[in-house]
Amino acid sequence: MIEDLLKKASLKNTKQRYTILSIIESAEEPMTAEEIFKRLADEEIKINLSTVYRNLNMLTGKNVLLKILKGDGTAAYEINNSSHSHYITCCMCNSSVLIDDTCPVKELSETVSEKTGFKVTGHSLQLTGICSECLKKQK
Amino acid sequence: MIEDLLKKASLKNTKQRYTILSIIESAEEPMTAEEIFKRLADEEIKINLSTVYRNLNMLTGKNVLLKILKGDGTAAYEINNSSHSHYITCCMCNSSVLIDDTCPVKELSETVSEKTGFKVTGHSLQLTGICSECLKKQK
DNA sequence: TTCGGTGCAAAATGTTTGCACACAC
DNA sequence: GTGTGTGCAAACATTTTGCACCGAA
Repeated sequence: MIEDLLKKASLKNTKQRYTILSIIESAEEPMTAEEIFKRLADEEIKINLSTVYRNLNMLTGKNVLLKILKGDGTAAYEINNSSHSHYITCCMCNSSVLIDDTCPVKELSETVSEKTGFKVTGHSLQLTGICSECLKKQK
Repeated sequence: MIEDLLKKASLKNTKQRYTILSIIESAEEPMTAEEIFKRLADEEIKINLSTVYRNLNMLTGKNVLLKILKGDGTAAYEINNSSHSHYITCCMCNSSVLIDDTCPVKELSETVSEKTGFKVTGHSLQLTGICSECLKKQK
């Protein structure tokens, strides 16, 4: 429940924040600020873009959301439930596809932690390539 | 040799391009456009920032460079030789430490290629954490 | 000589911030 | 009522682009 997420993060439950979270939750893929904003516009809900950004940052800081950097450097967000995923992005059309495999970084994190003395708090793994559509066009 | 890299990519060998590549090659860590630009300034070489960006894009497109997205969404670049490394960065003091392990993404790339139809051209793996020094201070 | 490369200035993009007002608790 | 959250406009950082000139092949 979204209410619980907010309570756990000790953030007030405002219309705007709730709506933003529910859009992210119902999406199958991580969403960018702009995508969320457009979706809001489609549903004729007016929430300022700054508010979207502020909430995304806030919620990421409280670990409610996970920030994912896409191939073009823009940020997308998804609910931070422990089972997260990685994506491959096409460097020609910027489309993203889910890598539906278990996260391969988990074990690496432990090794690194031992070797370097770091407490590992997060990671970013991102593949870049050319999707099958763009491969066709290239020929 | 840088000349060979350029020839293979069928790009002209200009002073600017050569210099940019040599800076990236001699750096131990991936460099951002701004960092390259500053390094140039330090050496009193004047290359326009647009030129830096244009070359980084061009060289990435030709797979001479690998584009790496940092935690803040800015892009850094390194030479795309098969034997590359990954780093863990401390989110408090920004120090970086080499993960001296074989790159764990190689096998993943093949799996992904089969499953998604993408031609995998590169990847970025970056760990974030808190270094031992900062862990001490935190207590 | 030709076409790709460069410098410059200006724009586009994505994101953050200051301030006054509004609303959840 | 208090402090957090919001809208608005403006600033900011990074990156891209149009155009005229330049220089490597």
